[in-house]
Amino acid sequence: MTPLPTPQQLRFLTALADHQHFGRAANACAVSQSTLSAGILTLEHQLDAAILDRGAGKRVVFTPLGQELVGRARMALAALTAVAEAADAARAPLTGPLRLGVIPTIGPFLLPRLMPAVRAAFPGLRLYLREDLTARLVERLAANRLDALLVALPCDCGGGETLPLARDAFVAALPPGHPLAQAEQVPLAALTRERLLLLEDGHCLRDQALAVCGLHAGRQDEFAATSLHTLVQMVAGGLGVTLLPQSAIAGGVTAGTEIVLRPLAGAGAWRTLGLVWRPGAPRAAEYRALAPVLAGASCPAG
Amino acid sequence: MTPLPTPQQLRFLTALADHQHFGRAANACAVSQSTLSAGILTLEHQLDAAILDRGAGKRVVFTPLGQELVGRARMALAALTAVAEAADAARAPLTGPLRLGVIPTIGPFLLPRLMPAVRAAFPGLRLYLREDLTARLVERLAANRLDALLVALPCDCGGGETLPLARDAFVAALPPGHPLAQAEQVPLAALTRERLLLLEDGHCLRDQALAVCGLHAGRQDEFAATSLHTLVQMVAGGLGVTLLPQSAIAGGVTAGTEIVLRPLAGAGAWRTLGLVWRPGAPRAAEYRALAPVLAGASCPAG
DNA sequence: GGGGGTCATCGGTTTGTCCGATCAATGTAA
DNA sequence: TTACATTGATCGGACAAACCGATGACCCCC
Repeated sequence: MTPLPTPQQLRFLTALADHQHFGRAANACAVSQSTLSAGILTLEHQLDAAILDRGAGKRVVFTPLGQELVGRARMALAALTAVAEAADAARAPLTGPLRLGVIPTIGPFLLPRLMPAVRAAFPGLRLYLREDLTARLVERLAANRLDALLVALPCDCGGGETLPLARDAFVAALPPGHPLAQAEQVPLAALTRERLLLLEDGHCLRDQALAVCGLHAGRQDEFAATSLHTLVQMVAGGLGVTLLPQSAIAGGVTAGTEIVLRPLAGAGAWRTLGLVWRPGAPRAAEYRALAPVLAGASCPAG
Repeated sequence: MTPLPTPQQLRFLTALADHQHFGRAANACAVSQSTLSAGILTLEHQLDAAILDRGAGKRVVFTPLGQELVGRARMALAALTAVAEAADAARAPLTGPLRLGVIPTIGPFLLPRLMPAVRAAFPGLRLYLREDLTARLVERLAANRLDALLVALPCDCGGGETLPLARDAFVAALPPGHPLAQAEQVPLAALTRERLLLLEDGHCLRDQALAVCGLHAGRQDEFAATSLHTLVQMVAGGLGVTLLPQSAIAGGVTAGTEIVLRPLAGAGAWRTLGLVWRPGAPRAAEYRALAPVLAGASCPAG
């Protein structure tokens, strides 16, 4: 039978795929170029498989089989680190590095309150943050380049395990002097008759706002905002109305503007802040332990 | 950071979990007892985790963390072998060992025709067969103790990837001289008024026959058969009627009896023979290549 | 045609793994 | 209680493998 590849060999392989260059890959693996070259050679020999296309000049070109092996090597290395991580998690819960992805409609407003709370509860935890759209975060989560995500549900989390944290109510944001501002509350139906400003495509807040108003998601805007801050400025400029999450308001997104905020009539509407991770992640128990702290610090109503 | 565990260490760990005994585990790993003992010790030291409960006499007792690490070790080793298997599969498709699970209502009747066809098409393929109920096969497939399953769809394949192979029509099997035998075809509705004999619980054929007749699956039988052969004998003895798959009849399950076979009226009814494997299995492409051969040899109508 | 750059190859050194023998602890039978 | 058998842990020495630095072969660009 074919001998099992060494983890080191798989590291060499993935590094080579990442850098497309023997020297830099070797540097990333903290070995000499000769070692990495020999490692790849022996791997090819042991598996009896052509991983690199060595006919194509001096460039690093992977064969189709090589590409597949790279993917499987990544999986194997992830499974291997999962063993070590499970041990780490059991020994010292909620310590060490944790790579957390946050969506742009949460990050700037909630993190200033979340981080101190997390630091106080788990002083040993080092949160590495990455802000991006949900889809990109989910992609990185699946590729094992993030450990967990802080997103707004419902969303397409690509099979990840999700844990709801807190409700984040939507509030109507109106230009100063807008007719709807005269009432204490704004009915949802009234909003649909206004010119509803939204974030650009890709932001889950856009889809959720549309869903709340009962509009179809495929709608084309003449001018979509790229962030909540610019969206607020457009509303303040009288271009239309919008829905803002309570957490963003608490985070000061409307500070310095004359925007009028009105709660929605009836049962209201909200998004749910949630934590997402890969199913079966070694540190899943830690994420569950982290959730109450996040929920306690994120609940906009206190 | 915690150093990654060696594959050898993980082998030691899983072997120890399998055998619950250092000496036998070491033997299974083809190393000396001292080596395995030292290997487990260094693993515990490197991960800084208590894997074994060494307070409990001389017995091998795993801590809860140890149990989890064993599971993750199995996954990591499987992912590691998957790399090698992917290389094997690309180098020599449909050769080497393949562990195939088959359900009891397919195995005895179809395999005598399937095996020669497979041998002719892929001389290098060595099929290791295991016959069991669908649920147990699915369990073994998930545990990486089987590579693929030959089952009857629809069934609960536990998230496995399925590929339909061929239709296997149901035929009414009646005792000699039964009133329904006078017609050329038997309407399904007529069967529900008869005393319908079935296999015992756990056989998917039982559930499929009930579904075909529009009966509820929870039904209790006074006397359920344990195999198609005994079921046929009971029908021949006049105890009732049943549905038999065409493939089993072609396989000679009714040979030597006076049972009367009649096709079902109308569109008829059938089960679908299908191949199942783990999603993302390294040899998935091979299973797809194997399918036409299986389908060609299994189609009862030729 | 020279020079920089890139990957493969070669000896020498170091590191780590494994084995056999032995020790300590436990459980069992006389 | 004593003697024995079994089991897991420890130790020193031998072997193998991984790694490094230097060098070689090749390509591309100037």
